[in-house]
Amino acid sequence: MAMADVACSDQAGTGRRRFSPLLTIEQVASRTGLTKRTLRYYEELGLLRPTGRSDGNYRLYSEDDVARVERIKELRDLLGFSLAEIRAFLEADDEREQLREAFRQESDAEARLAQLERCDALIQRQLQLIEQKIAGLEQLRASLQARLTRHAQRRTELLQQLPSLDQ
Amino acid sequence: MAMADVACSDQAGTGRRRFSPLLTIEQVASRTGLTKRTLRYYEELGLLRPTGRSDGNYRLYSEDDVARVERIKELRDLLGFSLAEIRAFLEADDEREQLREAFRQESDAEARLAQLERCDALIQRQLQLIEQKIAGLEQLRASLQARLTRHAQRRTELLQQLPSLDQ
DNA sequence: CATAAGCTTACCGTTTACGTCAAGGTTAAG
DNA sequence: CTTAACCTTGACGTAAACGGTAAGCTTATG
Repeated sequence: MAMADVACSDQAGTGRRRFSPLLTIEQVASRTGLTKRTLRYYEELGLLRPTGRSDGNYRLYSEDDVARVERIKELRDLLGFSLAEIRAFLEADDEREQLREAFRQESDAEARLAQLERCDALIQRQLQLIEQKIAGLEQLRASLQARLTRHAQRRTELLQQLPSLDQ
Repeated sequence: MAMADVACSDQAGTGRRRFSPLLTIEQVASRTGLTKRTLRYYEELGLLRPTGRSDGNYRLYSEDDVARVERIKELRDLLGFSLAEIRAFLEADDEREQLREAFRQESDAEARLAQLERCDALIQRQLQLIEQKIAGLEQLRASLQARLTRHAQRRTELLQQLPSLDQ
């Protein structure tokens, strides 16, 4: 066995984690359910950039990184996005993050408003995509549910036709 | 130019189409937006079986076939299903169709009820898949909308800080 | 009936999204 | 300090989902 704990290992249960202990690729893999290969691949595509590296050049992931991985999984599995699309989606996120940063440094109220506008525009684009998907799915669901209710109707008709149901 | 109209071409606009004119692969391709290659590929995978063939062994598609193609597109684009998953999904549809057929021929009310049960079970499985996807998407949407409302709040704060807005 | 436009099967090429070694450096434990 | 267990970067392999091309048959028109 090797590689016990990489950074400041917080005794389990103390609840305090001022700066969370960075994770190895193996740990991230087991927590996210992805393989190590996949994590490296996502990095290669620019979807993910682990927070740091160890002295020996090992990848080190923060909790934020893990959250990003989860986000990627969501986009991939829920939306069926290609990794290229996810990349674009996440880049919008990143730009929002940069805007947030600029926002905090900006003192001029008008400038801050403009930044909010830009940020909202990015969010709206993402929302549109999602709502489109939802609408399609709801339509599909409706058609299936309609079938179920038709069957329910049929069923009551048939039950009335049945002579009796003793036993 | 060649291949004008394959079957009984209905004068446009009469509205009557007792049995619709079968379509060539080219026509199906242009109507569905898929390529001919893709249509053949889907057939190869067992997703699609054109209603018939011409004397010269040309594929002939019915309107039902076109509807099936649209269904496949929906499942692929909306649900992000793999073609293998779509195949399973459609097989459930097909089994339902067979059950419908059996249902019409069955006279015993009890037997018909049992068939309805089986059919409903198939539908429920499909519904579960869809609702799972919808739930995930709605959560994603909610988080984005929350951001928008936070921004709206911020915006009103900033507007109050602005001294004036003449011009 | 010749001929161009369309269709057929068959086969090879490509992109995406990884899996799978291979060769070699790193780290914790004995 | 050796060694087993991880890690690193290549490099090659592969399944899915088509794209493209070739060789040959079909069909509507001049």
